[in-house]
Amino acid sequence: MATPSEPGGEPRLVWERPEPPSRPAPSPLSRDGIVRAAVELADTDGLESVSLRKVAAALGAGPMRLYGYLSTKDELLDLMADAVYGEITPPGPAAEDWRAALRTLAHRTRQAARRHEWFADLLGGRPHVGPNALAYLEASMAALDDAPGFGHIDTVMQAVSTVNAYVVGAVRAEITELRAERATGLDERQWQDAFGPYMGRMLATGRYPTLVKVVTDATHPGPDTTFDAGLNYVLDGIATHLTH
Amino acid sequence: MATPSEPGGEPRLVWERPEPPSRPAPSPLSRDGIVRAAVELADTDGLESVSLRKVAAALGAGPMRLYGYLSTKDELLDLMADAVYGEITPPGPAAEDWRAALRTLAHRTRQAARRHEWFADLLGGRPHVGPNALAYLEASMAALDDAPGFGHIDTVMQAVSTVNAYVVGAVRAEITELRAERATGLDERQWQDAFGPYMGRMLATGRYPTLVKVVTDATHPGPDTTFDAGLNYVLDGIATHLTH
DNA sequence: GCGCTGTGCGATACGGTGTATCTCACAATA
DNA sequence: TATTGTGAGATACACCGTATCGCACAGCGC
Repeated sequence: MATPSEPGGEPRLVWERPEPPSRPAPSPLSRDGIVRAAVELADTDGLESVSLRKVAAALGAGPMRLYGYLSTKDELLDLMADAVYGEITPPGPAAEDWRAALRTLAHRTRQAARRHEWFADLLGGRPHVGPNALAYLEASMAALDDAPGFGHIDTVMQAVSTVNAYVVGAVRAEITELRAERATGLDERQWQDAFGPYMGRMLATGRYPTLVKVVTDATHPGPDTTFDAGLNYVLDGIATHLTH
Repeated sequence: MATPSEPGGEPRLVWERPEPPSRPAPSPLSRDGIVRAAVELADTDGLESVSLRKVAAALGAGPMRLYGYLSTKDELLDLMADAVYGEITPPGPAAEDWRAALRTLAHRTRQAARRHEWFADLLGGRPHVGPNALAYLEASMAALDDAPGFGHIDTVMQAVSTVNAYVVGAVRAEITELRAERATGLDERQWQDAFGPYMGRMLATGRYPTLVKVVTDATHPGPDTTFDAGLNYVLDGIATHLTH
């Protein structure tokens, strides 16, 4: 009785809201159009400047128009995330081995996040159960399901979860660092001026001896290398646990 | 010339803003008090209901008062995150091996996020360079720095980055799932009603055969098990690459 | 062709947010 | 005691997500 939806039907789910009653002409709006506009806006100006008002304005409509297609802003964000999952094409089901398949998916996820940096902000933040996200999951698990060594489906799940966790964390870290560099690095001098003294003093406290060693001795490999090396660690760890 | 800070001094950094000029009495406020109030608020009502106004009100002050101690809301969020890092006590520097040390840190991070769920929202989202976050990093790297098999500091960095990425992703996933369960699970019936039909129809499309298998066959181990098993994968993967 | 009726759109409104600015009471100094 | 400087609070602004409401207009019956 507490449910606001019609008693006869089952509750409307986010992912299958129908296009509004197909009045012939006067609506140049559509869910896809709205999502596309929002994605574009996020790509150019960042996620924090995606507002229903601006998205609507970009489509030449009043803000309230959107509520015919969405019921909440969070729903729009979910749709945006699923749109990005839709860009991550699964590897061909051909005779790749499981490592190659997972590696491909991971790298394509990373690249999608580099195209749409805001995707990193959404990663892991809400349940991703849109059709494209499910397809992504399906592809991951299908790649392992009939691979040798993965006995029970539980093993498959565990492996996929682990890789996904790594990808989420690594992508977030990379995008965060990328933004930090962009914010300070516009001219390199500012970094020296702003963080140099702070970090310098922090490190001079003697409380972080190993960090000092990192700052002085580490060769900072590029993000491609770092991401792939970490991915290798994870995949190797999984391989270790396969029924020989 | 464009810098707004005083030309003589170096720019003020977030982490070392001094307590306001120590006028003797009239200010019952302090950075720590503000952060404590904000943390408390986030613990009870969630991060999205942490507003400068509410935090100030909780301290019996007007909203603008806080700007004497913070320069921005993001700064408050950074301080909150660093406060949580402060709760993650590093493992004793005793004769633990590197795996035990990293494992301890990872589990304590997870537990901190279970105490402060909003911490998961902040994880990996902005550069964490507060003193406590640096101490956390230092502890991780120190545990590997003199462990056998980690030759160059680059290897240490790579290993720490990988584990951290996993921890971030896994913690986020766990908190997200926990929230989803709590939202629907208040009575279990609603989950069946809300997601059951949607998922059922999705799976019935035949596009997700492996997911179907998961739903029907998988035994869902608890989050403790899942987290630890994934962590083991990662650690084993790292061990694989040590100079024997 | 005309009048009615229903509906979807837009304007308006509300409570909230982060933050800039302005005013004024008060405390310390001359 | 008069003056000055400072910091706290009130006020203000632009913007947000979203509820509500009134109206113009399309579709239909006569």
